[in-house]
Amino acid sequence: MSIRVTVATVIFTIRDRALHVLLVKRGVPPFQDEWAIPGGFTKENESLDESALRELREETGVKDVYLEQLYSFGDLRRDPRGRVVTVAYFALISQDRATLEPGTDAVEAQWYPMNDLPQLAFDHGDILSYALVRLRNKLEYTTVGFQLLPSRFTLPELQLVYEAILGRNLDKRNFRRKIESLGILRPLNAWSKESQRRPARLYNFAAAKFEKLKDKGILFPF
Amino acid sequence: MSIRVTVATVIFTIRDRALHVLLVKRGVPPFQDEWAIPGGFTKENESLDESALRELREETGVKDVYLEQLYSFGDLRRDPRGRVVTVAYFALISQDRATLEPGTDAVEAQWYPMNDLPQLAFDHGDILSYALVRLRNKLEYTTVGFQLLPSRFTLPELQLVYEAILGRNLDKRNFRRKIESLGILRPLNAWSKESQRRPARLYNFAAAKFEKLKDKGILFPF
DNA sequence: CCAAAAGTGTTAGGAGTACACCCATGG
DNA sequence: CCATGGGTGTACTCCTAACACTTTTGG
Repeated sequence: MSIRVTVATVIFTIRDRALHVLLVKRGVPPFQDEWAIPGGFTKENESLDESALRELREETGVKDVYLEQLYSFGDLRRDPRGRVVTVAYFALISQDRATLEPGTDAVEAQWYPMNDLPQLAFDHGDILSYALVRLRNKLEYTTVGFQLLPSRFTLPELQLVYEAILGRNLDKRNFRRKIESLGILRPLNAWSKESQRRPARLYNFAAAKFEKLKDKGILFPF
Repeated sequence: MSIRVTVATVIFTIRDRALHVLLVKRGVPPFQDEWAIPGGFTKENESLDESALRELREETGVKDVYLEQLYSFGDLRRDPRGRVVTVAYFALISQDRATLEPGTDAVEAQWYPMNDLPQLAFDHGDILSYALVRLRNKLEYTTVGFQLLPSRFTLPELQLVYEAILGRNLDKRNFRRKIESLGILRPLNAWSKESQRRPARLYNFAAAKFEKLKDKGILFPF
């Protein structure tokens, strides 16, 4: 009656103006040397969430992420070794926290752009597709987008996040008006010098303000 | 490394103008004689979805339902017998298909109104709360509401489903205009005689038409 | 002074919401 | 003819979407 249970975490970040996902190269069969979503077997004394975070840390060195359960995959033939149930998670991290640490199991962890993915092991292609759908949906009615940015960011950067995930361009004026109308950004007396042109104002995400808006429904109707 | 995996299915219906959920009385410890969400251990040779359907049939006689995976619960102390992961589902059925069959394990299955629930075993109260949130959300951007009605239904009946789930009254004129604008109903040359007053027109849910609208986002912004 | 990105306002159309009366039926 | 629930139209507001020019900076 017992079943082997694994977790797998689809972790996204924005790099080079594009959505990327973190993959690991498998060192053992089955699917040896193929790319897979980081994860592994759940231990006796840890919850599913804890497993997901531990595996992510061990295999890629990544920690301090936004984590959310995605879906559980339990078809009979998804693992050639036999019956395995995988609880999939999706996670978001900002570029500045997304560095892979050497000295972990992360010898073969690598960020891949979503539009140039390798063949994936198991049914991980399905899991990844599902994670992308979920991310796009959540972007429209939550503030998960901010998880992909450092604590201080500019409005053009925020817009880039939305455009990279949704895969289409947004009107700059409408985007700014919408975000500002939510009242969840605190403007700082600081300007980014990242672009070599006119500096853009920096903002904070004022999460506390947002809590009051939560149950009003859709927040980002792009 | 193996873990006991159960499924549990929160199944809703509309009865007496109110949202009801199907519960079963436990016959064995732990939580003997307390009420629980129907479910049980997954078998080796069935997928998670299949387990959910089988347990529902065995314990309550209910079949032919709309079924959707909800969330997996994996905290360490949620079952006094030890580590158990539960994959929760939520299901919808119309009143006319929702009769409990005798001769099954359903000796102690019973529909409870959501506003008058008994104490629940395990963390099933949490699971039920989560299912209700999900149902309310899905009602707004999908057509799951139709799953709670027989194949032929009137607009007042449909409105009742929405009101029972959302817990508030909706404007009759706006509701009808909205539903009709979606073009997913086929009016029939038949009228319901359920009410003892003026008969209401019967409609079909024209699912095919709906497929084209799916990716346009929110459909039921009540 | 030129190129490039930041930043700003207005308008038209569609959707949501609020609201009141007539119609068909059974008793 | 009356009580009950079925059925319809209109006006206002707000949100969305489309659209172009000015400002700031580095080179």
